Amino acid sequence: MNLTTDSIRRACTAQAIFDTPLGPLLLARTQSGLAGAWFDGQKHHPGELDADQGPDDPLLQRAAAQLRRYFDGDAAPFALPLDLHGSPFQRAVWDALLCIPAGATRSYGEIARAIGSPQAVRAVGAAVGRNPLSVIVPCHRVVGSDGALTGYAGGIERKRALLTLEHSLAHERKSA
Amino acid sequence: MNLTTDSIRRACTAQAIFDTPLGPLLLARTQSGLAGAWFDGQKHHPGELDADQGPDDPLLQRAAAQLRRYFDGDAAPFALPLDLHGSPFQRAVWDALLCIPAGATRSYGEIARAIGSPQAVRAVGAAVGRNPLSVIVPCHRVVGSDGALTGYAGGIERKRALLTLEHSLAHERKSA
DNA sequence: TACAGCATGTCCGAAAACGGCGAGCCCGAA
DNA sequence: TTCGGGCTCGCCGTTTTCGGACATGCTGTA
Repeated sequence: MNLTTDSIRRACTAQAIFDTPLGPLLLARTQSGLAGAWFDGQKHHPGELDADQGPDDPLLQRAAAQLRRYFDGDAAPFALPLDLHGSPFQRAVWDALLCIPAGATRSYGEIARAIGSPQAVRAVGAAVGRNPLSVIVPCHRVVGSDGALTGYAGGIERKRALLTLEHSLAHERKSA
Repeated sequence: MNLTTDSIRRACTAQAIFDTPLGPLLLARTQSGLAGAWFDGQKHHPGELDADQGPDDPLLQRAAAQLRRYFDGDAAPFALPLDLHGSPFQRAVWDALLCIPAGATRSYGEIARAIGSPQAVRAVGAAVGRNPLSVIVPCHRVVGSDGALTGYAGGIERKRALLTLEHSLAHERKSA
């Protein structure tokens, strides 16, 4: 078990399951904000969380609403208080991910340059893989320099599905 | 993009467009000499060149003058400093082309023998096709062993036209 | 503190594919 | 028989493609 999920599990105050077209998504919050979103069976899934509160939590409900909109085809970025647990390097990477608009992609190298560590390409890969907030922090928008999908903690198929969804959105907006 | 055109594009210092009866010809020079002459839409056309200077360049003007004379029916060989960018093999082929007088033709096999690689017939074909100096390095004077025109980067029609022009010149001189 | 493991990217060499051919062979038509 | 057309195959430099070998920074574990 890694530090991130462990730390979230300890600090987590409420949890809920949100059903997506790609399967159930486990949502978790702390006092400060949304902290986790994992697909069933995804890498680094925290397993059981022992949170006191359930789906009635207001923040989780807001998150659910925005996720619903997203999967219904709304390209607007998520607007939620996030509580990202991770090393300074990881947070730098995750912050960079938040700047990638829906419909666009970046390569691992581009992210590395963006955070000022142009050589740390593989480290970026590792950090992207540890993203605790699937979908919301768009780690699925990072691909190989040649466009290959390379990997996704929730399974390549989900990554492909998300990118297809977003691509068609961007396309619609353009042709409109 | 192949090495030749790429290298010319980088080294090119001046360019101009010369109008021929067969369409516009893009001329390019480097510090050392004339380096490129391409018909519109011809294979391996370099596209945009970023040369500082334009048609006022003295060498380009000399080239234009000699081209004008050529298309007016003067069979005299071109006398210009050339800067041929290419592999040793390609340069050997192109040098051989320069030895073919106007009104005459050679087969690909003859060129191969002339440069001492009697077997490298197809390689000669490839090299001839990469000639960067249309008209001036007379790649149009190379035909199949049976006299067929086989191919021309600027389009077979232009090849036929050039050969017809040169043939009538030689004929005039003979009958005179 | 040391070390192995990665959702990478780049470079280099080997191998294969690709031509603006031509010689040799086979086959059918005069 | 002779001639010509069409097909096959070997030829060789160049380009493209592919695969393996590195360099590389951060993190989790021992």
